[in-house]
Amino acid sequence: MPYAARVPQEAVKKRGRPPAGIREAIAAAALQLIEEDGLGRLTTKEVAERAGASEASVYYHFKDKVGLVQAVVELGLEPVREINATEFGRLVDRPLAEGLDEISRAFERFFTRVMPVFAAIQGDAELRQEFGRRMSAQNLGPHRGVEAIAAFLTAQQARGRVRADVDVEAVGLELIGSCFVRTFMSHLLGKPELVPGRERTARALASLLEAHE
Amino acid sequence: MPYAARVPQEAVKKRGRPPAGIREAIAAAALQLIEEDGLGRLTTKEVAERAGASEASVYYHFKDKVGLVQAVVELGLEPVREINATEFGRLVDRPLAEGLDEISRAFERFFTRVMPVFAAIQGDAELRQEFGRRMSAQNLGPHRGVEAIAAFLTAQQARGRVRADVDVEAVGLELIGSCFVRTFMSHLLGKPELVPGRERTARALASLLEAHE
DNA sequence: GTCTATAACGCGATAGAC
DNA sequence: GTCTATCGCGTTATAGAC
Repeated sequence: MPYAARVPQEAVKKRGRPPAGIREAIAAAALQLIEEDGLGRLTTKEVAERAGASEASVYYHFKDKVGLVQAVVELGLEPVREINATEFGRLVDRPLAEGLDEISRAFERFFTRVMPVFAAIQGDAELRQEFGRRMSAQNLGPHRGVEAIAAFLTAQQARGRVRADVDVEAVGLELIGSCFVRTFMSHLLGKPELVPGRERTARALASLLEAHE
Repeated sequence: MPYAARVPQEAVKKRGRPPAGIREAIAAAALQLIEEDGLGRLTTKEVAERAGASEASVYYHFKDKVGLVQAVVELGLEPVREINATEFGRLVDRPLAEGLDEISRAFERFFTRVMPVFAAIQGDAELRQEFGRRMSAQNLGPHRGVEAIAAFLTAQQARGRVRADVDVEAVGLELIGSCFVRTFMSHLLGKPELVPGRERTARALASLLEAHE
């Protein structure tokens, strides 16, 4: 159960519950419930219950249900900023296949966390539009991942470990895509093994990219 | 507006509407609405209205709302069988980059059609489980696409147009993944241009795969 | 098989005390 | 800022005529 921050967990002294942190507890509870049951089943009532708060508090902190879901989306999207901050630079001295494997691992982790939120968004047209606007405004999206991988590959090219004529963005897109599909299969079918694994894919790609002879 | 079979469209003689075909009209209307507004906004009332039928008919043909959605999912999944039936064999004599581009085009089309249904499924945990079971039982999933591409590449290897040491499944996964991400970006952000296009990706991949020197 | 009418329910949202 | 209590409404689902 990913980053489902401390929900209720026996309150402390004072008035029943830590006065601060309720907002966070509510958002976390909502995220949990979306992951478990899907956005379609989400009710403010159940959110409040799991957060150990009242329904009215939900509406106090988040204007309405849409506001709540948007906040949750924001929360679930934190890993995006993480991965954008991550530098793959530290990997440039490792063998190419290992570097690609590490990068893939990061993206798989990312997609695993973010998948339920994406799914939730897709389930509501209005939410999807709003979400798309925000992503655009902040210049977030898969293309950032593509850029990160491209930068890594360019560095490798400079060291003569990757053929100079490789289209690094295109390869970045392909690598990210393979991670996406693998995560998707795990999430939906629970059978990632039907598709080439992360390490194998990294090796295959490395051998295509390496300067030969 | 994809395969949104004839919804109402001025009925014919007889009793207001063709007595048969109402079931289909209802399912088609539901699919349309899911594509437009998301599962979260789907109401039986609106379905009935768009199908030109009464709400009671919805419940007559499909036991309840879940039954309706399941039927719609089934309907939206037809393209899966299509693409599994598709042979890429006819492409083996075209230049490699062109072949890969054609294949990519097919997958993009496919993902575009199927994306809303996936989204709907993800929005409801119960539905997701049921769906996963059916996919498994029928051996459907992205791995079938991977296999199809792998078969194409193997044929190209036999003709000496693709390096013999290439891991064709891994490459298949990467190509499918790139299509998936591109479709996803179009659908969510409406900005596919932020990421390498289909043709460019196909060219890049082809140049990696081709027997060099 | 299809309709109209309506029942029953649960949901999002608010009022007002504390 | 959080609670309890409640309202209004839209939704799913059904009854019963045709």
